[in-house]
Amino acid sequence: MKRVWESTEREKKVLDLYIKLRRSVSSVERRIASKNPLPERLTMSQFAVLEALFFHGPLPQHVIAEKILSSTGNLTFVIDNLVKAGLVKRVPDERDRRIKNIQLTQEGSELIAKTFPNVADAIVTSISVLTDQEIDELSRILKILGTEQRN
Amino acid sequence: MKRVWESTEREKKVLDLYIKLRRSVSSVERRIASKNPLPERLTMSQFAVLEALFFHGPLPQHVIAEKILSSTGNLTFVIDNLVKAGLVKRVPDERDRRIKNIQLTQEGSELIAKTFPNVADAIVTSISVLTDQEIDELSRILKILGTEQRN
DNA sequence: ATCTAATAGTTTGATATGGAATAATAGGCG
DNA sequence: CGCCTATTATTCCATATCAAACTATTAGAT
Repeated sequence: MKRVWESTEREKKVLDLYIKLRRSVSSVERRIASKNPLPERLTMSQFAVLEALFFHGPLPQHVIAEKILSSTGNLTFVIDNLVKAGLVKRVPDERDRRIKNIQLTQEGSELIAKTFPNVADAIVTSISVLTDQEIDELSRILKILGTEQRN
Repeated sequence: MKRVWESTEREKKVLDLYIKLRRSVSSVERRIASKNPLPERLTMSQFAVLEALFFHGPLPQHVIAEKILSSTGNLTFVIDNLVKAGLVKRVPDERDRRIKNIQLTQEGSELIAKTFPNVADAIVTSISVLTDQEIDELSRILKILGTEQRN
């Protein structure tokens, strides 16, 4: 194979780190999924929306999108399905008629209240391989990485 | 809001860590994407396949799937598009006729050789906010998290 | 040799995802 | 007030993703 790219030690480490970062996320997610914390009728995206509404009250779509790291285009579809399932309602905002506040229905509220502890427990379990100290350190470094900065 | 879930300190930290983990990945990915390291015609998935082939030579689909963290079902679609674009070929394995080895074409090989350095550079830049020490520490902890273990 | 279990890849269906275009509305400014 | 620009949500399109069902093939057991 032709050598087209020579890398420094640091470059190698960084590329390796990037792969580890992705792998660790999918690994954690697989562990979470393996505990089946969600009821049949909910997908992870749907859960994320319900959770945001549960903890913050009614929210317009673009706020939800930002919270759950999704595009608004995408969210329309997710919320459509939640509406069909009777778990949320779209309530037109009185002040700004572009806005439709997304609101939990009674049924949605009960479902997320019942489901959240399971998911939280699955997440905690999936990360339980780390010591308290590692959790703190990881938290500190990821915070830097997750901060938006100019390139 | 009704309190349905009381958490310990550690639980709070872990849930917070999980969010940070996801955010940092999408944040890093956004920074990578913002440098536009890929040519028009390539998606990230396609790039990942080409990269694997470039560094490992021809591979059967299920091996590629494992390397790039994708399902084989999904990969069929990605590779279909690469075949259409003339960047890879499906070559039936002589020994095991279930297997089709995926092989770079001349064009695919040239494209990935030209593209890889851009992507590598974008990744390195996106993580350049971390110090060498933080990279090592993060690498160590993520390795633990990425390891498959019983739940 | 034949039967059975495992493996490789494809197909299908549902959901997810981002980007671009569109429509409706809001809010600022002359 | 009326125009201009930004914001919000929707729609559409291509790609991505997983799971499950399915086909072909191989390998192991008897």
